[in-house]
Amino acid sequence: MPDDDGGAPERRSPRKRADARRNEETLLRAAAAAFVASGVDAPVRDIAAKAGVGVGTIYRHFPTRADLVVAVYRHQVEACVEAGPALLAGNDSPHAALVQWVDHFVDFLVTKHGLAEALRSDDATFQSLHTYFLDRLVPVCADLLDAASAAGEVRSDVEALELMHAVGNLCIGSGRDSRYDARRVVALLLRGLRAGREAA
Amino acid sequence: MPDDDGGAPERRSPRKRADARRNEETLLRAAAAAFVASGVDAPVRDIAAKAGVGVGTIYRHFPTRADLVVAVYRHQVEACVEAGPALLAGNDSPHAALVQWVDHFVDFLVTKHGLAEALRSDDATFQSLHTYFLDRLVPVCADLLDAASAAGEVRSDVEALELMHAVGNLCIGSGRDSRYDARRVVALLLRGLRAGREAA
DNA sequence: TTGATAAGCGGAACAAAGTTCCGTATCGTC
DNA sequence: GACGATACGGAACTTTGTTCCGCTTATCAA
Repeated sequence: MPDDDGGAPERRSPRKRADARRNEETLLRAAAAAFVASGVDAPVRDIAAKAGVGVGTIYRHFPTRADLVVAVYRHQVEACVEAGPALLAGNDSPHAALVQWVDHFVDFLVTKHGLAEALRSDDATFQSLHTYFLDRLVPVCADLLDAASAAGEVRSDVEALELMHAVGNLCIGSGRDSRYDARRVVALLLRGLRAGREAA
Repeated sequence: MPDDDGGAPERRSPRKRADARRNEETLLRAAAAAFVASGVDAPVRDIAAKAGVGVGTIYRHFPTRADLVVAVYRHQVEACVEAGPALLAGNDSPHAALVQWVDHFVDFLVTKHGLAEALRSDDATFQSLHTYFLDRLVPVCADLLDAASAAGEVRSDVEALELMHAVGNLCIGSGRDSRYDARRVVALLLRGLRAGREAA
């Protein structure tokens, strides 16, 4: 997780060289652009070329592709994390808060070409991406789910992890086929989550 | 779609050479084994080696990976196609038939390492795999869905194509993480499909 | 049985992408 | 300005997919 510059210069002198910090910035911008243009699988060479650096420089700053992807999307993921408690506080119904939060997450995912796919890939390259998303988002989702469950609004036999996986999966391929809309099927899933007396 | 041998020798003589038919058989077996061992992404070289043929022979018989995958799983997909009408006939409730049919499909998908992923991949290599599955299964699903809808058992605003996409997506990653069970979330989705007077 | 010929085969060769490594250039400091 | 540490660039190597063509072999007619 690259992070070290700007702010208060820490004791000792582990501060990165100026050119390194500059390159990291440049790379982040180039990667973001490449991700929009070609998805999160954009070839390393392309990103390097766009940033005007050698491929070695990418690997030095972001050892795995997941590191780069996380760095690019960190802000938005964190925004999602913060949205959870806010929605819970701003809604009378925890279920409504959950629905809105999930919508927010889906909006984020479907607009990031290839990200949902990467999240579910079993490629080792993306393992830590997967881990990061789950580490940050599952606890938030669990809070929402617990609240809704406590209010008797949703079934209590579904775990946050499972729900997040399901929602992430449903986002795959959204945008490639206009007849498939992730938002619609996610809504269906959440509807199935509603507490119901009716058996299976 | 390789298919031409055995049975009645057709007029003219477009019958394949014996060694070619033999190789096709061998390849199919080798591929099936490789798919089980390493998923449907098993390297072409590995499959060729396992079958004791050159890579050229694979490409001659199965020009794209999708052709090979379809050939390996055709029987099971067709079984799924035939199960549709049978279930509809054998159940009083079309909704129950739909649920059983989807379960059947999910069982098939989750036991084929990497197949669900391949189905959703936007890789051009798998385009025709995607097409084959949809061509065969969507009509069956549509019949079940229509019947259930006509019986007032499910919402009428969901298309078969969308449902199949969703179910396929939900199968991704099942088996990699014991905390995620495709069957469970698919059941949730189908529950959300139930006709309901409750809004939202 | 034996050629002739078309069908089929093998695998070298090429291409695309990821990843590593090290000689060289640059930064920051004394 | 010199020097050590840091960072850079990109050639080289790896893996996997894909193509191509000279060689082999099955088939068939004579």
